[in-house]
Amino acid sequence: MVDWASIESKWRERWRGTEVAHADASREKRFITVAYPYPNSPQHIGHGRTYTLADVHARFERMRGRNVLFPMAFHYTGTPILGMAERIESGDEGLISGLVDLYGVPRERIPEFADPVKIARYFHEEIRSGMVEMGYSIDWSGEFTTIDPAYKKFIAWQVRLLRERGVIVQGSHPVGWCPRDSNPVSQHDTRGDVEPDFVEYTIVRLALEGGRVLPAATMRPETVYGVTNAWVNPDMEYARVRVAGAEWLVAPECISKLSHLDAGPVESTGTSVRGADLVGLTARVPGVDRDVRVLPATFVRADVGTGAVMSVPAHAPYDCAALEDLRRAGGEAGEIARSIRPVQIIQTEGRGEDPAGELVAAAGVASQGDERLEGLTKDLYAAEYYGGTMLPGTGSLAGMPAREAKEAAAEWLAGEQRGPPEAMYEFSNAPIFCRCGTACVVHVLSNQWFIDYSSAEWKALARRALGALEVVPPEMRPEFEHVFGWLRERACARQTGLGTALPWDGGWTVESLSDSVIYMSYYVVSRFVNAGRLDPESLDDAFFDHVLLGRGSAREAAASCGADEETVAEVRSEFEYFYPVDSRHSGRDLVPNHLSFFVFNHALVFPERHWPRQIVVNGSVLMEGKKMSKSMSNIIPLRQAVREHGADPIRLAILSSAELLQDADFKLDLVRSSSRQLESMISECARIGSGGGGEASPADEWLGARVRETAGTVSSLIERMRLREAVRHVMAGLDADLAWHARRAAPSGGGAVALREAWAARAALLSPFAPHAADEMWESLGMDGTASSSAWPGSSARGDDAALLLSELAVASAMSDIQRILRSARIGASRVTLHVAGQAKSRAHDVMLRAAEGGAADIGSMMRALGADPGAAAMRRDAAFVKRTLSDILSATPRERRLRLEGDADEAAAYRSGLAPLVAHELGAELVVLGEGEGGGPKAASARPFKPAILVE
RNA sequence: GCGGGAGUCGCCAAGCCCGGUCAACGGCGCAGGGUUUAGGUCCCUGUCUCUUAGGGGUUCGUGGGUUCGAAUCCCACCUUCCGCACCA
Repeated sequence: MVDWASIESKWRERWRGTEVAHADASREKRFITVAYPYPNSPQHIGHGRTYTLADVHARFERMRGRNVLFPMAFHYTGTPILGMAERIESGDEGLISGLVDLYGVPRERIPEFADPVKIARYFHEEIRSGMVEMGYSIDWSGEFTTIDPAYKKFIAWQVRLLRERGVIVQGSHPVGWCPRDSNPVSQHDTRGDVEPDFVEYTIVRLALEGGRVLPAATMRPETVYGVTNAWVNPDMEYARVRVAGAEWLVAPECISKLSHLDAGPVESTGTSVRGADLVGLTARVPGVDRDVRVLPATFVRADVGTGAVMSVPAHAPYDCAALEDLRRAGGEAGEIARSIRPVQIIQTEGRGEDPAGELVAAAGVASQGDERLEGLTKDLYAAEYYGGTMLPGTGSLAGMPAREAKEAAAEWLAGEQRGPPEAMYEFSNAPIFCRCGTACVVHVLSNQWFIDYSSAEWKALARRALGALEVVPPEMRPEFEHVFGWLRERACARQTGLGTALPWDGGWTVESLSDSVIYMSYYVVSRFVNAGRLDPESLDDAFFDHVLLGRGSAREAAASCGADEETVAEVRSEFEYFYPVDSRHSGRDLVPNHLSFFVFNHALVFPERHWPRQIVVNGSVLMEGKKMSKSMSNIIPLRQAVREHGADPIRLAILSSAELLQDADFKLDLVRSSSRQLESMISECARIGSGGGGEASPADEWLGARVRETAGTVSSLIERMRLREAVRHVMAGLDADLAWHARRAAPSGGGAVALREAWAARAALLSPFAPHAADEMWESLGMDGTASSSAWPGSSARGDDAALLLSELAVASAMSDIQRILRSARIGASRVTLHVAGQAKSRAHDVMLRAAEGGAADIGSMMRALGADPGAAAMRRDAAFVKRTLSDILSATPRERRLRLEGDADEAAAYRSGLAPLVAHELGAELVVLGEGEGGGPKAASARPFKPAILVE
């Protein structure tokens, strides 16, 4: 067993400091960043994936000679940590035992976790240690947190700049709200950790005779043209309240909801009215200007909406059923109901003129109390919302798809009704309770700050930035384009949580997805702050304007912020050197938010030459086939995994379990087998050591060529972040080559020099993926320095590489054919005779190969190509040969075809020098290599190029 | 509904972008053999089907199409996973 812990710590010591990068005009730079972590828990395998990918990228670029800046920071901004602190303070045993038992937090430290910053610091250190232990080659000199004073200055500068550019706007916005605390609630504030989710109802003010208003709340404002009557519950009391300058009749439960809409005071104006007393009144539908009657319905609920409902019997099953109930019951209301006909206003494929009526009839609904009405309503709503079109007679809505009409109708009604409240909200997952026990309501904040991502010019700019960068893998680009299309206003500040105060409105804190959009530019600054060369307190807008945007002079900026001029100039030049971001790595869950905001904000803030160059998106990680659950049950903390299995085995397991975009299934089996593979590679290198000598055999030359070829393949795979495949080439691919080389070297012995060179190259190729093991191998081989600081193995082929590789393919293929014959014929052999195809056949093969590469691969084209070549024309007569040779060519790999075109291999010579010893050694048989016409064997004529005729005796 | 991913020989899972070594990498399972006191580990062989001198047939969600040739490209459909926000 390899002792990973001691190997890893040994190499970490040796590497210390080598990852720090500074501006160096003589070298090409690469700025590689990963989304910084949120320190509210230790990192697990899933987090490890993104960071490992980025680290491989950074290590690879470094070995290729690039000056790589790969920094890290910690995102303290946000509310979850605050929520945790509050729960700790209130003694939440569930959370505490989770922290202690699953996350391994020492119990004596729990009390200090009542302070959210202490929580963040704790997990910050935890995560940082894990990153170091995983061998990530992070440059820590620019490390910061998002609540550092200097970072806050940076964010203040950023939001002021965004406001100057006109993208920060104020508006109203509904949130879950605790009336007792007068504070917004989100998931971690609620009992049972429920995320408040709500739906919007449009208020339609039905004007009763005498000036009173009966407001109906509806989720389908587009159906207002189909209203035939209004519903009230006859058994309910309706409160009289003054709202927006008129007297409204609403359910008592509605009063508090109205008062949270930020639409002025809601005052009681007298005693309540019984629903039954409203029946029969005439109400005017706003906008449509149609008079309808108020009718009684028992399905109307006091706790939903306003307590009054508009009736659209053509499109609402409840309304349809309630009218039918009235008709049957008779009386005055029944008379009115009988006179009502459904008004169809939406046409939907596959539905008739009375969609609700048809559904109700088909289901055999007996009354408005039927429970199936709920389901029917949902079905019809979904069908019409997604597939319906507004019919003529619906004013400006006519012809619109229903889903568009919904928004348009809400807007139009708001205009008709002049002034708020226009909409009200209900929790869709009610009831929701605050942790203090109070029932929550939906509250409208009218002074909410937004970043307005909806602006057309900004979108155009962002699309240009997206078009100019590389998305890896390319399949993700359409998803970005789609997101860019629907991005709208986004709340950019909250009233609680850690972070930076809005400079112009101190009650608000910049929200976490808004203070993380251009922070990569701040890494350059933070290194100067950490080094004590900049005073965090004195950093001001003039400073950031200069160093990040090049505005003004270093002298002016220095004067303004009190730093010395050279320092400011140096920050500016470091920034100019390292920006733009060459590669941004993150999980795909950040595509619709962070990564999109990252592009938008860069496009707006920075000049085009500083726009990001590449985004790399990876899928998530499953544990043994299952999704990692937030309940922490199957989450393995990364540090624990490193302690138990070693960093490199985990790195390999993460990398080789899936290609970039797919969900990686993390299996301990894979970790263990990776560990074994690395162990055997290390011990093989130890066995080879630094010694060796002797002449290089053809097999040795071949091995060198194979290593060069592999290096080229691996490079191009890493460039496309196809790391799984790259790892396979380094591990399995070279394994097979080394095994073949061992077979070939067995008869003659030797090969030690070539072997050592091949293993050294292999160690270097492995280094980005498994850096500790690679350096251990490198050292065993007696190489200078470290694999991780060595130059990436050369991949350019030497002159005769193609011929070497091709000859060896021929040898291997003939050997495998011979063995196959022996196996299937169940015979032994004392002599194997090979007949190698003659000159005319070779010529014909080349002609056909070129023709096939040119795209014409049918027999007819082959015949024509052969006819056009004097040296090969004669072979046309041998139709069987042409047919078989064509299928040989077509079934060859692209690589092999390329080698056949490029390489000038002497088949017969390859068999004599390479195959004969192998046949003698492994089969104990003599190999005779003859020309096609020699020896007159029965099979000789069937020889084809790279497919010799074989006779076993 | 929209956007994206995925459906492969018992299971997991490569290949698909760049159509032809694809009956289709690899692992698990299963069968046989070796190592071993035994078990485990480890090694070898086999694992759609018919053959038995390096071979043929039928397969890669379903149905069409393009092509000399399709798991791979195009179209339609079915199934399934993820996202559609103000949360990091």
